[in-house]
Amino acid sequence: MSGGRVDRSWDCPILHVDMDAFFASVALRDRPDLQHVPAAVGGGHRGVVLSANYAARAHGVRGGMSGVRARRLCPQLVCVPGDHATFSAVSTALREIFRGFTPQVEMASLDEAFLDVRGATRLLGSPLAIAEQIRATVLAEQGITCSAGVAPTVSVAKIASRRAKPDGVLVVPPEDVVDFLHALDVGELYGVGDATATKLRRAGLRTVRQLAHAPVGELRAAVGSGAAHQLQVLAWGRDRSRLHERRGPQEPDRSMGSQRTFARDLTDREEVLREILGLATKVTRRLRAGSVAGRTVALTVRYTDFTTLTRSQTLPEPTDVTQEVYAAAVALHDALVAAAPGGRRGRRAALRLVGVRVEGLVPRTRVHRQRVLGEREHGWSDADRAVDRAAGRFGSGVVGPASLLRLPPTTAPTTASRTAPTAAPTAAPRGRGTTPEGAVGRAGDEFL
DNA sequence: TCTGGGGTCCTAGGACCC
DNA sequence: TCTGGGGTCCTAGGACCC
Repeated sequence: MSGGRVDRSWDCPILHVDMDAFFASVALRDRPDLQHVPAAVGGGHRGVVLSANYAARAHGVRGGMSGVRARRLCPQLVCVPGDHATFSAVSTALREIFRGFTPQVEMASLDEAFLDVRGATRLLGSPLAIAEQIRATVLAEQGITCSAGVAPTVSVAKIASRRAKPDGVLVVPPEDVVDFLHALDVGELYGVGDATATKLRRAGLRTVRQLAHAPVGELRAAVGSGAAHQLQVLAWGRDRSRLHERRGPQEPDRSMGSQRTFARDLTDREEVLREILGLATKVTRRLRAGSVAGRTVALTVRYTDFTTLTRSQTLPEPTDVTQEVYAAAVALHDALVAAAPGGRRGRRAALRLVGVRVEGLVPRTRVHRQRVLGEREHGWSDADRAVDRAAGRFGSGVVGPASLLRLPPTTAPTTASRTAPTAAPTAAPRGRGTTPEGAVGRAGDEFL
């Protein structure tokens, strides 16, 4: 299963390259003092650890873990803020490194990619040799280590790189795929999370070998027919070898959204609406920056008891207008409150989280707004763009909807006035990258 | 173990139309 | 007028990934 096997057996070698503890590695790159100290990115009051270095992992700290629990496991843990702009820049550089080896690159996230190296073996050597060259280049140019998996299919390559971590390579030649997979726990399959793994174990299927040989009817009863078919494909290593020519610059994201968990749960409608306006502002600003618009507005709320509900509404036409997204989100919010028996009194009424998402995105050039009779020549759309320009020049903390001003409670604006997307200087401009009062978001995130 | 934020994809039911 | 089937859109929720 290791070493450079004879390449003749490879129909189409897929490499999966995955950075080791990406966010932590990048954030700690310039902090040699923290190299061998348990350290993590993120982990605020109600936040979670984004990524932990291996010294912290030795204490059991993992990405996705609450900061409270991480510090309980490792009291000396050092938490540092992350900077999304830096992560993106490194990600772009990584993609260029990969493209230097093959044009067939599918970025799976910021820090990992699948590479089809079929055409590169003649020039660069075996898949293993190529993987080692890529790892050396990443280390030399970006100062971070990565791991690689080499296999005939996407999901097997993914599993292989995970098992090669940290700083290693694992090659699974075609003739070894079935043995390699069948020795695994079902939970290790790519695409099998906690929910599916639990269902499988309840059906008596613990290993991939058992899953592979399970009667189809039994499997369908456990997970449904669609998932049953997909699982057996994975269990025999017969998933795809073709890479998706992933979204190019011209193909937009399918949705954009933003959500916020509050430092304390909110009960006041005015406060909730202010949060919704902040989220709508943030999301539509990103829509406009990406030159896309969307037709469906979705609102997510999470109550104190963790009950999470989503409601969505599809508009007649795609929009990137802050006011329209805000209005739709408020309507969804109010419908939700009205629909709840007793108006959701009691503990459930307190909100822990609110999220706004715009779905069904299309390029803005494809949106032809039909001017409604009597619509003003220069409407909300122009106001949004004026705000965007000001934010671009002076920083996003400088301008925003008037209602996002922090005013003394006695002078708080009415609902009607607070919805106006007027560009107004904030009373106390927030510095870039600071976390606003009451926010939980990762340090380095901008509020708007 | 008291549980973030950003996404994608799939399923399933109901409405509506042909 | 009743019935059936198929296709598409919308909505809600779940699962998964990083």
